[in-house]
Amino acid sequence: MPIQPIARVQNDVGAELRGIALQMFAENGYAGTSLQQIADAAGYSKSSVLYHFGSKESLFDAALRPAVEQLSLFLDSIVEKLTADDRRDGFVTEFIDLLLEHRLAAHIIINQGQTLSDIVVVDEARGLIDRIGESFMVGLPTPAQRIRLGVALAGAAYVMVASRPSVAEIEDVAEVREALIDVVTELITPLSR
Amino acid sequence: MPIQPIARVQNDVGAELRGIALQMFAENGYAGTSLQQIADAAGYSKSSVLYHFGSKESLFDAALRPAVEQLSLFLDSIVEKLTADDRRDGFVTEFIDLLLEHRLAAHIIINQGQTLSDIVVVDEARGLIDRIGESFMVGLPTPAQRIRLGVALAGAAYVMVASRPSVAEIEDVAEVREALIDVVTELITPLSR
DNA sequence: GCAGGCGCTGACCGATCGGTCAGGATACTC
DNA sequence: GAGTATCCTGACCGATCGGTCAGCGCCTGC
Repeated sequence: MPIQPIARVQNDVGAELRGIALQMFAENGYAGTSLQQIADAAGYSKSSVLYHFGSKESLFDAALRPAVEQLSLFLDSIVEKLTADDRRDGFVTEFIDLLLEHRLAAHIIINQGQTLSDIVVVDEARGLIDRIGESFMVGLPTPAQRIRLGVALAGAAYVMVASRPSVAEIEDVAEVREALIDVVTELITPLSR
Repeated sequence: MPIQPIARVQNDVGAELRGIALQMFAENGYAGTSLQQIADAAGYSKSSVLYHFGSKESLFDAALRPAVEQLSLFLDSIVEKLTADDRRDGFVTEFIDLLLEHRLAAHIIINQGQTLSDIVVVDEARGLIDRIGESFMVGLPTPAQRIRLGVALAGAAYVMVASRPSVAEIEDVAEVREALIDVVTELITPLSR
């Protein structure tokens, strides 16, 4: 067995707790999920959970962090490409794939976002989402156009998220993915300058 | 002053509590809103709230009941008209107006629905929504078509609901209303038989 | 005057919340 | 073997949760 330099098991437990917590937060909400429930589901004691993550909010932050990180990268790529190119085709695919990859995190931020506005990671995520919206909104002066964009993005996000999070897999991910890309592209395309 | 036959003040207090509770449930979530907070906001004691509504869930039920009632009527009108007429134009307007009238209730059901699936009134509402979806879905065999419908309805609902519920009024309700009707109609029309 | 119902309240209940703390168990270093 | 750091735990804390209950003041009917 190869050498494990430092902190092997710790990362495993941390990742395990993050995953379980993410799923339970998505299913029952942040306020509706207690540390005791998370600990029971993971097979640890509540104290042990608080040993790895100093507080409930810290665990919540750690669970959502990867999604927010990637959302930030997505925002950067948008800004970069929108200045060099006036077409928006590629962004739709990236957006849908981002949602697909972080379904649970998206579910939490979308459904509990404004309830948890005092939590740091949620505020960050909502700020990023706002900036993404603004990036797309550039050149869309009329409310009608903005609402069209809103329906496209929010509709796609909500459709993906609406299925109960306990049902892990959508019937046919590839099919859903393509259908979403199609309809969102159709809604967004006429908005190009 | 005209005669008030029975229970005048009681209805006022009940309606007042329902309204305050509806707003607070929408803002902070069901689990995130305590009876004490509702009582404080209404200027009563927690005991008094529990006097009018026997339990927290009972108050929640009473707050959401009117919206669910009207949603049920909407479902009936859909079924009735869809069998007599093959056009879907009028339903979009009715749907948007229903959302506009019960914004807070829609916000709660949409954002906290699957979290509160064990509460009666929420289950009722979600059942109605499912049946409305099925009514529209008739004749839409492919997942692509269903997703298109889902994006339209969910997108419209979420856009209307996405603004923080504390911000009571949208900038221009009429404008938003027309824009939503337009885009939803556009998405739904090609789905007609 | 008085009996009784109604609206409302504070005191109180057990349960659960997030979080602290001292210490047990294991394993690695010297 | 002694010392030490890591992982984990049960006991415990104050606060808050939803809910119960006896009793308050007040109005009404008799």
